[in-house]
Amino acid sequence: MNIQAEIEKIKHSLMESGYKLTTQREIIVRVLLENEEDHLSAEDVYMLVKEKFPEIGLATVYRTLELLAELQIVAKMNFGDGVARFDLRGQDHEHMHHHLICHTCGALEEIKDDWLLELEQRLEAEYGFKVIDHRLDFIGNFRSCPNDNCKTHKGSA
Amino acid sequence: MNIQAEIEKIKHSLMESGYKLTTQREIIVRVLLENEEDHLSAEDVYMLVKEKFPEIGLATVYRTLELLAELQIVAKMNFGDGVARFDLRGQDHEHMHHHLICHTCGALEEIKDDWLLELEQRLEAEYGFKVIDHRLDFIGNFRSCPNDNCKTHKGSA
DNA sequence: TCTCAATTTAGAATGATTCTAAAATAATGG
DNA sequence: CCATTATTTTAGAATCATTCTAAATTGAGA
Repeated sequence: MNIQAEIEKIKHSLMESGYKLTTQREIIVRVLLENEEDHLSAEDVYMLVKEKFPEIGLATVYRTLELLAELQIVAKMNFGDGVARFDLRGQDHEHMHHHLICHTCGALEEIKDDWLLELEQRLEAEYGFKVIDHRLDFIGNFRSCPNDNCKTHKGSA
Repeated sequence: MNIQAEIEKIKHSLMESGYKLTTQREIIVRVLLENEEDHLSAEDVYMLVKEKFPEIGLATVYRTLELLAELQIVAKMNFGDGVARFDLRGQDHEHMHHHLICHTCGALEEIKDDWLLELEQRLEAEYGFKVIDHRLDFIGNFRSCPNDNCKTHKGSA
């Protein structure tokens, strides 16, 4: 599915809830679509948007990301480094990724399976809890960390 | 296992890594032990410690919690409300709790099972990733939310 | 065009966390 | 016991992400 079509869909979601797709919002969404693989912080988004639209204010980026998170168009997440990160939730990977975080250097790898459907059913049955979203992160060490600068194996070599 | 014995054990962990159990650190650890069930923020810990030892500084609380997290005596976690929270990791519930977070009001419930052992074995085999810790939070709605002020069901009644 | 509501802007304010420099404390060696 | 040195703590300043504020801008409809 191409970017234009995605933007159209997001526009509809916004309209449905009584919001407009302003120029600023559209550019922010476009940046998110063009960087679907990353986990951008608000600051990251701000920088990328500024390249296309230098007049944008940081507050607008924050407000827009917050709005998109509320409408569940993006997922807001936290990896413990004090910065919120945002991810588009296309139907492809909606509700479907977990993270491996390197304990030494913080490198992040994403896993595209959803391993939790069964657990979520159990939660609903046993705990009366209806899951909207989840967050599953593993902290540990890669046998070979994707970050070249990671010192995990330097000391013990 | 009683508090005194736990403190003794933590003292040994500190010593092993070349740190001392100072008065301040001991009181912080004691507060954590006495509130094992909660997820205290640094500010919470600070308040509780101040009751017993009013001279303590906030920076010391932060530094000590950071240190304890590094030594894996406490787990540092994030529920997306902008505050880091800290939990003692006694062997009873080490590596073994997940969270249910109310989407409406943020109320938190803890689940004491560990549902992920199997997945962690799979990660090591398939991804070459050795898990040290994990974080599993579900965001959603309780059929009946433990927080009386939660408005989940107010609107739709 | 005029009006109203929604949105954006710059910059100030907030709140959590970290840093800094000086003081206190503890451990070591003479 | 005293001097030396390393560790830790303290108060308060600094930083960084995020949110708020008040004024300006925009756009849709009358």
